[in-house]
Parts: sequence; C-alpha cells; structure tokens
Amino acid sequence: MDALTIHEAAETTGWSPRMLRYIERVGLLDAPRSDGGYRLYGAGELQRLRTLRELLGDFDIGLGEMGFAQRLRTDADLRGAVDAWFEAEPERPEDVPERDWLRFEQQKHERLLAAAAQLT
Amino acid sequence: MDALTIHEAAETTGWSPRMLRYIERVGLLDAPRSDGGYRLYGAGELQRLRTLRELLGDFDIGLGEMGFAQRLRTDADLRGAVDAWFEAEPERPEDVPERDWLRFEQQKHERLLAAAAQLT
DNA sequence: CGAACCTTGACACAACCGTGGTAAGGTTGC
DNA sequence: GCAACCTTACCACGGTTGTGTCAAGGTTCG
Repeated sequence: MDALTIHEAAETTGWSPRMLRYIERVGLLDAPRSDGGYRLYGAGELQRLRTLRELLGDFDIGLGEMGFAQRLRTDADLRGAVDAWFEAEPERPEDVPERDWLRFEQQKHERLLAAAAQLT
Repeated sequence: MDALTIHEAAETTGWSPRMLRYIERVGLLDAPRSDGGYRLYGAGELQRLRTLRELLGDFDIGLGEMGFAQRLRTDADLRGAVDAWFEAEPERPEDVPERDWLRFEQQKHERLLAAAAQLT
C-alpha cells in the first residue's frame, strides 16, 4: 500500500479532498489512477502537495496564479509576449522589436550565472 | 502638449479612465504627473497601454495575472520557488535540492539559444 | 475668474475563485 | 456481499476582481 487514497492524502498534506480534486482540475498535479478510477497518491505527489501548500502560504499566492505560472512556462508565445511587454520601457516608444525577448532571456541568464558564481 | 490627460488617453487606448487608474493601482503602469497631480500620458505610455490591451485579449488573461507576472520577474525568491516546484517531477521524490532552479535556468537558456540560432 | 477638467474615496454590482456540502452511483477489500 | 470508501456533477456562498458611477474638492487655461 505505497499509495494513499484521496482522504489519506488529504490528511497528510493539509489539503481537503475537495481541494485535491480542484488542484487536479486546475492542472497543477494529476494523481495517477487505479483501475477503477480512484486517485492514488504516492510519495512524490505527497511531497509536491506539501511544498505547494508551503509555496502558496509563504508568498501569499493562489492556485490561479500557479496555473498562470504554468501557462507562462509551457506557452512560449505567451511567455514571449509578456516578457516583451515588461521589457518595453515607456521612455523609448520605438521599442518592442520582434523576438526581443530572446535577448532578454540571454541577459537574464548572464545575471543568473553571476549570482550562481557568488553562491559557490 | 505632447502629453494627454486621462480622458484623452482613455479614448485613444480603449481603456476607460477608471481602468487607467486601476492599472496604475495594480502597479502595471504609472503615468507621470503634472505639478498639480494630473496624470500625463505620453507616446510611450499610450503604446504600452495599447499593447497591454492586445496582450490581455489575445491570451485571455487579466490584470491580476499580469501583476503576478511582474512579481515573478521582480521577486527572485518567488521566481526561484515557483520554478523549483514545477521542476520537481513527482517520479523522483528525492528531488528539490537547494538552488536547483539555477541549473534549470541554465538549461532553459541553452534551449533558448538553440531556438535563437534557428531563427537567424 | 470660471468652465471644464482632474484628483481621491466610497458605494455598487456582476462574474469568478476557493471551498464546502450533498446526491447518485461505481470500487475496494475483508 | 457489504460496509466503507471513491467517483463525477451539482448548488451554495463569502471574498476578490473588474468596472461603473457619484461626491467633494483641487487644477488648468482661455
């Protein structure tokens, strides 16, 4: 029995069974199913559910926001459009050149490398 | 008079004056002010407001979601935590090592470079 | 100066989100 | 086989979001 049912998973993760189904509907975590269709939560799912709970509490965000974050990382068009909008400074109206967000990603990565170097 | 008042800006951007103030309150676009406190919209702001309108319509997202996107790009802690959560696969429960999201950023950048190379 | 604009703040309201409950029916396991 | 669990699908309901309007007062500019 290395897999818990939804009520058991609810007890050990702090979510309600209702919310576990809701989280699945939002697309954040799909539990595997038994032959009969029961959701089965393994160690990985439990861990993920607990950290999700922490995450939402620590930063005061909601499931909708996490769903949007997921859209941002799976939909490259959306991601590019959003990044382009934020990168466009209102000071320079002749901005927003096509595919400019790729250059932004590159610059951001350089900043990340610098941060990583300081961490070692 | 290269700056429009809020009602004029509203007409040329498709937003209502009410919404222009709301957008400002959400933190997405602050218009500069006159000495007396009037909001003044220049060409840059107008452009930005129009592209924001397109963006929300094209991808069916709301101002709250854009606000969250802004948090994601300004709050590195939040960004790291969210990325780490999505990176953790439920298959490997021994995952989520500290600062793992930096490696993910690196890998993502490599994918982006490959994509950029194909675009030239 | 005075008309026409702007400011913030409040009340309002439909739509959606997070969350609970309940009903009708299928699954599990002793 | 049957008690105890699960499934999906609804109704409900308080809180937030997006949006309008109105009031009381300050600003702009011909």
